[in-house]
Amino acid sequence: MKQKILAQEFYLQPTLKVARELLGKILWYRKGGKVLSGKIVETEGYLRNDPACHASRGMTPRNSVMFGPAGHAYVYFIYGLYNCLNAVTQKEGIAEAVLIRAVEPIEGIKGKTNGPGKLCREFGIDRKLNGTDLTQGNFVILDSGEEVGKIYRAPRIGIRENTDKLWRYYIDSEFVSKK
DNA sequence: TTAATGATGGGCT
DNA sequence: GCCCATCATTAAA
Repeated sequence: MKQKILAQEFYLQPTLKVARELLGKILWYRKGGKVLSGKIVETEGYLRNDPACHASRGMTPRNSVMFGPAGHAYVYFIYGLYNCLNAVTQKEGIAEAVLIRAVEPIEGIKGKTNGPGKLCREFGIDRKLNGTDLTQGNFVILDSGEEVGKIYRAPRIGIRENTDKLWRYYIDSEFVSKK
């Protein structure tokens, strides 16, 4: 099985397409000699002009990474306890991103990763990784070359606006946070 | 079984 | 001061 780092061009595709295409890809993080990895099984798209998107009301110190180049990690802290991981899409100045909601453990993971806060806890992802380039280095997303089966779509979780949009995507896995 | 709630703190309409 | 792209625990049924 050939594994290859996803290039920046991948993240320049339409955001909702990136959200679908990230399913089955591998989140890979080398942390001090140890490798943590997992297959992405659930994502959500967040678009410019989408009221549920952090960047919809303009740039702030927190969301500025979303306005930067594609293929970088946007990590934010929420509810006083948890971090969430996004992959920034679109060129600089266009703030869109894909939230990684759940992964299936492959390597180095001890606990459950069936939720955005939980997967960040298990991977040890925090705001120090905010702005990291996901196309090179120790924290990347790999194309596994694996075929993905049926892709399901559903409303996004935990938001108040635009709840009628089916911009959450997932594949068959026991690690999907909610069906 | 499902539904409601408390924890906890940074960002900001 | 209020809101929040969550989770674990408790309460209700």
